Amino acid sequence: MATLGDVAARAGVSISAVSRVLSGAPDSRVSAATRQRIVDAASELHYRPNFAGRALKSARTQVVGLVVPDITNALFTELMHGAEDEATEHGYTVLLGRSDDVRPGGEVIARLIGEGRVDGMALQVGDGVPPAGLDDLLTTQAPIVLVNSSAPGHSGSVVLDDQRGAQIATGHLLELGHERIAFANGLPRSFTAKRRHAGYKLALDGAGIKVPKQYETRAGYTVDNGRTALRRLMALTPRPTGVVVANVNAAVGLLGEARKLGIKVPEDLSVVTVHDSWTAENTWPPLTAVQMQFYAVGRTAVRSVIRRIETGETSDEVVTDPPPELVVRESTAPPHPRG
Amino acid sequence: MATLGDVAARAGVSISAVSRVLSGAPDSRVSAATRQRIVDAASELHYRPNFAGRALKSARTQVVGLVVPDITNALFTELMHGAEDEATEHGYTVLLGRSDDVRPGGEVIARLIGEGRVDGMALQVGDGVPPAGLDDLLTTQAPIVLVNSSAPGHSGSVVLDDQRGAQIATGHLLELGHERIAFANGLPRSFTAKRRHAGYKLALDGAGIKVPKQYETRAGYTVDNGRTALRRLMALTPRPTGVVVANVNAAVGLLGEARKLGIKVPEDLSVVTVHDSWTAENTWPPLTAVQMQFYAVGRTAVRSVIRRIETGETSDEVVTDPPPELVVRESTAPPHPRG
DNA sequence: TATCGTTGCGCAAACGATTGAGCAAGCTGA
DNA sequence: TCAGCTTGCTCAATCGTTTGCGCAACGATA
Repeated sequence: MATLGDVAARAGVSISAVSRVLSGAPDSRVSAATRQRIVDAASELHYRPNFAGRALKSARTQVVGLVVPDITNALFTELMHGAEDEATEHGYTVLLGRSDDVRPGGEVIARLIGEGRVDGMALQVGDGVPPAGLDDLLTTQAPIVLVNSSAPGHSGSVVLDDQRGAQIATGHLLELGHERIAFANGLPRSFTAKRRHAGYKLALDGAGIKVPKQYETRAGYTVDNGRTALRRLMALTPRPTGVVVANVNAAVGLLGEARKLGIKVPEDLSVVTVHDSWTAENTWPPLTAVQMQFYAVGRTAVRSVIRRIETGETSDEVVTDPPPELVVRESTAPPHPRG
Repeated sequence: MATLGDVAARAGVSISAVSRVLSGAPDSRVSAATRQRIVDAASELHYRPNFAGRALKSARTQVVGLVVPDITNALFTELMHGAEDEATEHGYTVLLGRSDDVRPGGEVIARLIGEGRVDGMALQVGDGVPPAGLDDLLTTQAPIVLVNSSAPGHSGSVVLDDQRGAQIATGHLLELGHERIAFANGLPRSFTAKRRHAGYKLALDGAGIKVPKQYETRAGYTVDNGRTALRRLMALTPRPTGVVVANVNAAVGLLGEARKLGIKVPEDLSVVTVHDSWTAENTWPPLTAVQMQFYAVGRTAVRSVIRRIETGETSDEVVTDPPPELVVRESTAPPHPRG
């Protein structure tokens, strides 16, 4: 590839003149004619600034890392889009990682930051709980913003309004007339599970409804976890007439298990899930869901990382605008009037 | 972060000695004692080689770009895992991109290569057809390997054994006794669609079966395309008793539309899909599928890119080992004996 | 006419790592 | 005893950019 030197030679000027013109320095003090020759030469040679040279000199890569638990999870598509849009607007690039890689103890993250491959990171770890090995990293001055997760002593985070989401989902079942409302939640240690639990509780308390403790399962967020949750709930007496599932993947599994057990949705059991995605539209019946604002979270997270990089400021934010929105499909109905 | 200079100072040696020891040069000619002092100093200072410095000097980043049409598509998880495993074994890192970004004309790819952010790329474009703007890039000497796609005049590609996959799927329906077998294929211009068509045709011809031309739809690979395909097929007389769907997402849509139209699967219509993924297990009924070897494709593609980078050799490969494998679930059955 | 401020550039020193060449000390063999 | 080899390091150039400083040339001012 052409270098600054090549362009300089072709335009008959010095390297510094070329650098100043092409990097758009404001006080470049170059005559219009020279400027034009430089620009022409650069485009004739298809000049592109070398990433390594620039990064080495400026100690900035203009790259932010984004690590999510599972990039193939439809939930994170929007998050990534939001992150990329925000990054692009600020002249940054997003480097995508999977947090599978993170498990062993943040080694990959330490590398990305330590080797100077990224200027900062937005990090969403599985189940919202950073693995132990990440502690020292998070307490460093490294510009890391946690997404939908938290760590003791770490400042810098962006989270969904989980509580409100779960509250809306629960409220939907209440409005339909359900009283025996179960909650298929994530693992007890999960940060988001705690917040969603609070929303569920708040809605029930607001309606003056009490349910048995066993109505809340904490099996986790995977498809299989959803199957487990349904089996546990259906073993109870009386059975719940409706269930709020804290995650769409678990809801898909729960729905599959219901069919296997011969439980009709929504006639025997109403199902509403927190999170919407294309999979929710394509189950049978299509899932009623509370759409969470992943796009906004992605944008906010990257904005926060960049602010941290450039000004050093940190912040902890809850994305409440736009608010979570209920999408009614066919998996919910009034409770069956059998007694 | 600590630099080589810092480590050198602490160990009381020169920068070059440190570099040679830490980068594991074979003929470093350093005494055991000095070597130990250097290693200790490096670990005490948490030294990590600066990415930019190394890349600048060596003109190598040890990064390969991997661009796929839709990173949230479950089909590509395995591909990415394969790519990352292979890369890691060779001391490379994978930089993930979406080819949404590619559409405007390969601008992102040109940047990644031109700015020296990656040493080479594995590129799978949507529908297997590289957009026009990519042409000049592909005809350059740039180490780009196409995945499940092809471009005129470009050498360097790795593809699935699409033909065999479609042939196996069709063969499964034939063995069940179906004769009126339809094929819901991808868009006509799609590279993979052509190959899958060939497999379908081969199986039918082998069994000496002829079907109307309309039995093959070419709506595309999305969920909605699957819905469209089913509507078209069910408008035909006589209706097919079985359908091979060329893509799992389309199969999910097709299944949803069948339910909407009151068509029972597998009683009225057997459905088998090429590609397996977690979504195929969680539809109702669970989808019979031909599992394609995406993991192997990922590995092979990255191996090919690295070989291209390091030796300049190019190759065009079809991944046939392990072969595509039929996973029988509940969406296929013998044709209904109604005459 | 000497002085000064501005305009329009070029020079050269970094940034951190790699690597060929060089050089002193110690050992070997004749 | 000394040439010649090996061992164990150091020196310094280099990759492509950025950027503070310097320095001519020129017009304006005193």
